[in-house]
Parts: sequence; structure tokens; C-alpha cells
Amino acid sequence: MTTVRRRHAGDLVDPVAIAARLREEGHTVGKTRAAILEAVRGKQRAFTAEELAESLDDVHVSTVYRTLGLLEEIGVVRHIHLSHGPAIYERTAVSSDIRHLVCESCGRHVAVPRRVFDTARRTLERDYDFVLDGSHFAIVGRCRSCAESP
Amino acid sequence: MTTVRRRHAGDLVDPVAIAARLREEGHTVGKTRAAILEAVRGKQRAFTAEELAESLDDVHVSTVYRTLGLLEEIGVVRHIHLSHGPAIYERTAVSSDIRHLVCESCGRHVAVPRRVFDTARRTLERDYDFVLDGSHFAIVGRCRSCAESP
DNA sequence: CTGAGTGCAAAACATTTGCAATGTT
DNA sequence: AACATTGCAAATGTTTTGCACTCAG
Repeated sequence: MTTVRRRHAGDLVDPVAIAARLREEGHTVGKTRAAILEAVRGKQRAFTAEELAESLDDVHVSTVYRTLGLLEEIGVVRHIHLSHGPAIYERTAVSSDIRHLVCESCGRHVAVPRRVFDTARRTLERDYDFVLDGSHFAIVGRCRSCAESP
Repeated sequence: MTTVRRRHAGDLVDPVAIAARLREEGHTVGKTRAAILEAVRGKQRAFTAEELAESLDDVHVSTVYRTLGLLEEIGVVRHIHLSHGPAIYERTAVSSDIRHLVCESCGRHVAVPRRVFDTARRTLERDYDFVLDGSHFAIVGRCRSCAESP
């Protein structure tokens, strides 16, 4: 048996595989998109569209936004809104079981396991018909140092 | 004994009292501000700056933003960011023990008791040095009907 | 009278969009 | 060649700000 074709997000890190997937969807992949794909693979941490654009020569932010939008559709990245400021993007491969906390004073952000919110999630679902989704917007508060010096 | 002067936020609903408080802080209160104060008292539910401006004749949104900013400083109102779209303002008197949930599909929002997040709050504080503050940004998810028809 | 408040236009900021030029298949 | 993609400029939506004018104390 040769290359097994798995179809879940975890696969989509390799620029070549992603490009193939995009073509399947009827898109084309030229050098600009290829460069973005490469840059996304390079990112260890979450990044803003702006940052990604700056790390590439002659790629306009609007193009980055468009491409990240496409990558989001096929499940390669997701974006998270921190409190104020631009959204951050991260590869979905990074794990969907983390939630982002932001300190609204200093902007620092930390990742915590999703399970921290299990009790709240259950209560909301049971008593309030509400399905919590902490993955698209960060959870806001203050880190200890900022909480101590207000 | 006559009028007792209590100094906590719960008092600040009466336009006259609020105006007095503003003057204490060195501000002046003319007819525009008085009108805004009156309008704020009238609001049963949370409102956007835009809505408030539209409910008043010849008061510019920028003035409403400025005045709400002032009212926020003295603890009369607070603003909450829903997922997308404008922030909503509510009188602090309304209760600081509620948290706002927003459905990111339909925009509907519901209030739930702060205690729903007690477990999460304790864990975050104990294990992650993070002080949760669900009062400034809404908690995002989906209401049951939207969750069922994605 | 003098500083505070106001309307308006413009800036700020993150993101989206229309369009003409260019690139991909 | 046909159509997708790109850069750029302009629009979007929310909030803030500079400035000249008006008003409150």
C-alpha cells in the first residue's frame, strides 16, 4: 500500500497537499499562494494577517486575508478574535482542544485546555439552550500581574 | 433625617444625581448631556451608542460616545462587546452578576448568572494565574436553534 | 469671560470588495 | 483563451479625534 489519503485537517500542513486540495476545489495555486502556504507552515505560533503579509515580499494584506479565508474554508487554519486588535490565525492542526485567554490590559495571551470550561458548557447547554464556543473568540480577563496592579 | 447620600453605583440612575456627580468631577451639564442622561434612564435594555443617538434629536453619535465614556468612568454604565457589531451599553445598576451570551449565527443575546462560570473562574485563577472577566466581552456560541441548523 | 461641550468632517483600525491588470491551467 | 488571482484603492463598520463654534457656569 502506498500513500493513504486521509481527509482530516491534521493532514493539511504540507503546502503541496494543501495546494492539491485547493485545486480539487476548483482554485488555482500560483506563486503568491504557494508562498503564503509555505509561510503558514513555517509559523509555530498564531499570527495576524498583517504579520504574515509583512513576512512575505510583495504580497498584499488583502491577498493574505483572501487566502486565509480559503484556507479556513478547507479547514487548514482558523481565526480567533482577541479582545481588541486584529484576529489571530492558527493552523487547525495545532489542536482544537485549546482555548485562548487574553489579558485585556497587556494583551498577553495564553492557551488553556478546553476542558476548563466543561462545567460551564454543560450548564449552558442544559439550562440555557446555548452551545458554548470558546474557539472563535478569546476568553477575556487579566493575567495575575495586571490584575494586581490596576 | 433627609436625603441620605449613598455613594455606590446603584444610586446613579436619576439624571439629577448623575448630573451632580458629573459637576463634582469638574464637568458641566448642558441640555445635550441632560437629554442623554434622561434617555439612558429610559432604557430598559442594553443599547448601542447609535441607537441612543437616533432616539434623540440633533445629538451626534460622537457626542453620545463621549458622554457614555464619561458615564462609564463614574460607574453609571458599562459597555460589553458582542461578537461582531457595535458594543452595547447598559446601566451598571442592572446587575454585575450577569454575563452576556451571544449567538454568533443569529446575533441573539441572553443573560445568564455569572455563577455559571464559577468553576472555570476558580480553575483559571488557581492553575493559570488568570482572572476571568466575562463582563466586558460577551461569551460566544450558538443558541439551540442555530446549533441545530448549521 | 473662559473653559467645557458639541457637531462635523476626517482619522483610525481591521477587514472586505470592485476593478483592471496579470497569472494559471 | 478562459477564468482565477492579485494589487491597489476605495468602501465598510465602529469608534475616536481635531477643530472651530457654542454654551454653561
